[in-house]
Amino acid sequence: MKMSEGVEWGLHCALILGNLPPTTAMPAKALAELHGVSESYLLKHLKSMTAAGILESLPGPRGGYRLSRPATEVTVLDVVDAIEGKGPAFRCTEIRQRGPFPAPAEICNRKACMISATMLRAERAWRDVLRAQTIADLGAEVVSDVEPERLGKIFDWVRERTRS
Amino acid sequence: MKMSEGVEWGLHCALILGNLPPTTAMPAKALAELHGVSESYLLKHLKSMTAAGILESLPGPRGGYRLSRPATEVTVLDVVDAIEGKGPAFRCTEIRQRGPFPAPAEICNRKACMISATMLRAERAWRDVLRAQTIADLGAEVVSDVEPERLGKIFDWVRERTRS
DNA sequence: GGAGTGATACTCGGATATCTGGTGTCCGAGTTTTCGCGG
DNA sequence: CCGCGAAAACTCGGACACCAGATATCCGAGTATCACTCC
Repeated sequence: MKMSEGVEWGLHCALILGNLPPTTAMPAKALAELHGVSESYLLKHLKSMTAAGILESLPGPRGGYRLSRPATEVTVLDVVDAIEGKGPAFRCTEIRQRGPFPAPAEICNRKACMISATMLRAERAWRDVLRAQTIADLGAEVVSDVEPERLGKIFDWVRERTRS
Repeated sequence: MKMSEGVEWGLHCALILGNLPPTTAMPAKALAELHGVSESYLLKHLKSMTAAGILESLPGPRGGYRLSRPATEVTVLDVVDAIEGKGPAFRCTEIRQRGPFPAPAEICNRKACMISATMLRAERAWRDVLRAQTIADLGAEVVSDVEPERLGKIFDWVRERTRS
């Protein structure tokens, strides 16, 4: 079970975009350069986040990406779902309906397999943790962590590449 | 993020093996037939579980697999880890050390990236749920769920293929 | 000088290769049983 | 009838193809800007 590397990229980008003044945007080229990753590939993930309603994209010069709602209303789970897809990691293939003693389909429709229920319960706990943390929370923690001097340089660099 | 289908197979097999009398074993051929899956491929996962110390394998005729310890001491997490591998789903690639303003390596070694910390916290919650449930628990729930008549047939079928 | 118009530069979006890891299968090593033979 | 030994049958273990999804890239569509021309 491996999570896409794009999730990390998407979260870092969301953090940057969450610290931008409202109604301003930042192009993917700048985001890619700031994080040292491929612009073409990052674009793919930003597109997914846009499709999920987390980001807004503005075409043309002075265009770019921005959060579609305040950072306090975007959770880490939103970003993960946007990039990884919403489906659960564990997919019950209904093994109990196979083999020489298959379980009747109507019973299976009525009550889920206990194995599936356990796995889904675990995933719900996982999702709850991610849903409890917003991009704003995470951004604040990161900001308080990074050395002030470096933080200033980053902010300046970002400001220069911010378009309204 | 997709979990290997083998986890489902492994859990079902563990449930069956957990209901066997101690010191008896069941061959992979029977386990595969009972669940309606490929024996060759199931063997691969049983091997992983054996390597992880969950199962014991006995070669030769009258051989097969059995739990290496009581079902009350095998957790669902043990099975998942055995088949999926122990590594976390989210791997921090230390993006903060890249780009034009890289974070100093010594700081990164001292304190983990906040994004990584959040993802790992979520995974810990996930693992806690899976660790809290043993194969014995799960087996009892499944047994109480399945229709008594079908359960009896399965037990008989399994008993016939159980070797000591 | 100002408005209109065309070219330009820059942005995102989608279609297209490549590659790693999960999926699936096969053959070989090892052990127990079984059968046959000799005493 | 009993003991010994070789062959066979059955088990797991590891090596080898195959395929889906993630990774990575490029080219095209669309838009705001800019320069130039004309009024």
